[in-house]
Amino acid sequence: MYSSFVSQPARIPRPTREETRQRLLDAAASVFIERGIGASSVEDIAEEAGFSRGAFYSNFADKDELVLALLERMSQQLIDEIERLMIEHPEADDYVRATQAMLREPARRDGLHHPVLSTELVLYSLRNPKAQPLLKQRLDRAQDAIWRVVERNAASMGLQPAENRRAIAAMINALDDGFGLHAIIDPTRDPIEAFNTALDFITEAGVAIAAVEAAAGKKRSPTRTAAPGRT
Amino acid sequence: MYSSFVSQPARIPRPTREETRQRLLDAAASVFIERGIGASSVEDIAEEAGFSRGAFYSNFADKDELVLALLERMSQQLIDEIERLMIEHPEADDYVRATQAMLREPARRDGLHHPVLSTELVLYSLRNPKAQPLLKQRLDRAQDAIWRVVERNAASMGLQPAENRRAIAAMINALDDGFGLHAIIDPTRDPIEAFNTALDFITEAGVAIAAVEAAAGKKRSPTRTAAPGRT
DNA sequence: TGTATCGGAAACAGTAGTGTATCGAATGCG
DNA sequence: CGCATTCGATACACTACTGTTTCCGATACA
Repeated sequence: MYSSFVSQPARIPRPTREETRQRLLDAAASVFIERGIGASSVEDIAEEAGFSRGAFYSNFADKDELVLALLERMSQQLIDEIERLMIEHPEADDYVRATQAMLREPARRDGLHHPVLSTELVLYSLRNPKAQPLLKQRLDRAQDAIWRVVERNAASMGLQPAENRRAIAAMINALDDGFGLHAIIDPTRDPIEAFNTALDFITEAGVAIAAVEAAAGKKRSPTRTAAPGRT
Repeated sequence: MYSSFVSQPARIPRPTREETRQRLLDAAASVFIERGIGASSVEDIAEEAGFSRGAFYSNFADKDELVLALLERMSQQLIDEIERLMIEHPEADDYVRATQAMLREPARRDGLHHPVLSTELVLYSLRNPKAQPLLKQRLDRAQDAIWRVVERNAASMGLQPAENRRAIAAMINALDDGFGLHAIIDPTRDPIEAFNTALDFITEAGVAIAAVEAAAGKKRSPTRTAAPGRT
């Protein structure tokens, strides 16, 4: 009876605590999407998670801290997803396909990349300086992931100058978020189809531009994708 | 003394009222941008306009009605701007330039197209069905304006199938909003420069694609900008 | 088996915001 | 010149949410 069993290593300080936190975060995401961050009360969140307010305040200082934690979790999940793809598909083409698939996939519909939640967080971060670097980091990382795909495709697409490929990555990222936003405004729009169409256009464009340049003689035509002389 | 003067046609029932409404709307826009729609109290708005809450409730039933009025005013302003450009520049090329200038211009930074306010309204409309059609209409109109520019440019760019041009208009619109969103997240980004770069890429792409198709013989290559066979 | 500790629930007080109702002032009208 | 109407301000009642504190039940450990 002294030490009934040491089987459980006992170095699990709080097995329930983390679980509770996660459930609260899940609930928060769902409530935020439904009502907006500002309009969601702590009680709403706790109730959705099946807890009471006391549980909430025992796990987070206040709502702001929860939002921050949620943002961090989402960032981490995104990074994990990208890392996973890179490890699982070390070969160039496979990796490209996999990342493209991720880019094109509606898996993000769920928690990872829900347009409404993302947009809520953007506006939230405007007024809560602590959230700003987290969101910026998330944006940069997403764009970096896209950029790496573009880089690997660049050879086959003939995209020459490096700055262009940065710009194209930014474009793709903006398209993703832009179509997402439009789908919020008009639910009949299909952001994924629109996004895929746009990606195909960009791919075709890259090939065509390369072909034109090749035909013109590759000596003196440095692919001016940059602004030609616009005010 | 009976009718001291009929000079003022007396059919101006409330000269101050409309003025008050407009000031309240201006104040609302500014407060919404600063604090968000949900977090803005009626008192905040009235105070910013230099009035008291009584004045507010004498002009609007509640905050929702004010938001709706603001949205309508913004839609109207956007339409007016487009109409103005079309009338002022009836000639194709001028019109294209003018509209392009409008598309590329930061005039919209002000009230017309402030990214933060737009985004706030998008999320607001999610939860307030009455605002949805207004916002959708605004989106459609903006996209239509872009589409008309693309149409006029299509000849010189050699863009063939009509569906593509619709898709390209949608793309440009999404780019605009996407870059705007990214600039909110990261204020060091310049959405206008990014947008202009993207526009130039699209223009160059159109020309290149047309050239490639012309070289390949225009008989059998219907410019498959659509998805080639993606899952 | 008894005790200490920790997580979660419920109660409470403080605060803020909404919408209404009443009051004063200015303007239009007879 | 006085009356009536309307617009805007002040006051008030009501509701909702937050954050704290107190209390109870579980579990861990001796």
